[in-house]
Amino acid sequence: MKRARPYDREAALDAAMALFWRKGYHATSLKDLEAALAMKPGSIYAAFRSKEALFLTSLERYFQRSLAGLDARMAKAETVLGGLADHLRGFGAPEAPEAEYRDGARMCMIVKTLVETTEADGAVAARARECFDGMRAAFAQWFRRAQEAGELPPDADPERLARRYQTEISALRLEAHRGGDPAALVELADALARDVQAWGRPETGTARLH
Amino acid sequence: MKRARPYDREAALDAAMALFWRKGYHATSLKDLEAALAMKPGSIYAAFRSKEALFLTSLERYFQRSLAGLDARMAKAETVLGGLADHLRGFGAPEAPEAEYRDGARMCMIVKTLVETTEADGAVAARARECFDGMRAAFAQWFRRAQEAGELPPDADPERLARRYQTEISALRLEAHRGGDPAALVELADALARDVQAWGRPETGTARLH
DNA sequence: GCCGGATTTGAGCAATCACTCAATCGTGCA
DNA sequence: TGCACGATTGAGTGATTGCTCAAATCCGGC
Repeated sequence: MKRARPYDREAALDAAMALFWRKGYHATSLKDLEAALAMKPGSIYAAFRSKEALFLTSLERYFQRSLAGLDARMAKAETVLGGLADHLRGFGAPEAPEAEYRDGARMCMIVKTLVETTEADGAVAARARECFDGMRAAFAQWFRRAQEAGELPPDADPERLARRYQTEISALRLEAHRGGDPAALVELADALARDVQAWGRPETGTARLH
Repeated sequence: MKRARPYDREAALDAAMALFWRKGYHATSLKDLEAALAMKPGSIYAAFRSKEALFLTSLERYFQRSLAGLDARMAKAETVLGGLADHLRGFGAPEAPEAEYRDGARMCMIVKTLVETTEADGAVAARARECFDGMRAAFAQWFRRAQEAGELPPDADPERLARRYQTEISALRLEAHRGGDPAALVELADALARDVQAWGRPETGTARLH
């Protein structure tokens, strides 16, 4: 029988994800990881194969949690569009309710990776793009449901709305990352959220996308 | 009399800026710089003091060129709001007219630095924030002029509009960085640009910010 | 020509990088 | 209790990092 692992794999992955999220792929060294995971280099390599593999696993974890977070938010929404607006607003909130991860963590880890990565980083860059597209696909799905529910005009294009929605979220999270006045951030989030909801009322808005 | 410098400082700085812009601060090594600048380590350090100082100089150069680019665009605009909308649209265009810098260069270098940097990077992170704020201030100035010219309602808040405008540009350039369908990018840029111009006609739009 | 001082050179510095492996440790089964 | 075997260790690998400096090189003035 296999001996139970003396280290907590889930906790280690959480720590790795938080560290990579905060510092980015290139700026995170093995020494940083040793400290954060409380593991010696040999253990890290036995458990996760390589720094790149550990990063990919961490990114995957982040991606899955992002999808799950969206689903959770949508589950308790009264309307699809309202849920998406609220989800967006959440990124402008002064501090995440579970402030599990500190300051560097307001920017989206996927976008951060997408931005700090070139083709030279191979698998990491490729996976970041895939996750980015995956998030967009999830958004598109919800916009499609909004349309089916009659919350969007029949001629609206869910794919285009999803692209724009992802764009706005990225921008808002960049603003959150920058810091500055929390009240101004809430205002910005609110303005963007109201725009999203306005997509459902095209006859009254100039900002519609179709 | 001082002997003329055998190397071209301007050309070297252009090369450094292009390289840092494409690869980012952490991922760019001295060896990369030696190749790009066609200079030996000693010369680089004699001319630019350190990798960090060279990066800061490059970032400064990028910042000044961004400001100059904005001014150039605004100079040939008929209306202030129209000029700002066109400036935004420019980032969605299939390829920059002067494709001086290759693929990695669609994302804003300032934002890239802001995102890949932590407090641990000291001066670099601080300067990136200052440049980011500097760009915002330039936008705010133009929105103030738009208001003075009667293109914006008297109760509009130029600072808030500038924040939002910067937000939209960053997001658009992220989308451009991601790649994908150029036509969709043009569409997105156009949608964002139309929104900017709609800020001047608040009575017809739901997207107004005041 | 040839000299003098600024400029450029590139081998090489200590530190750090991602990573390995022989030795040790700790647990489950006898 | 003691054995066996997989998990864990941490000193150490070669490569690469940002950077230095004594020596070679260059050019304007004599």
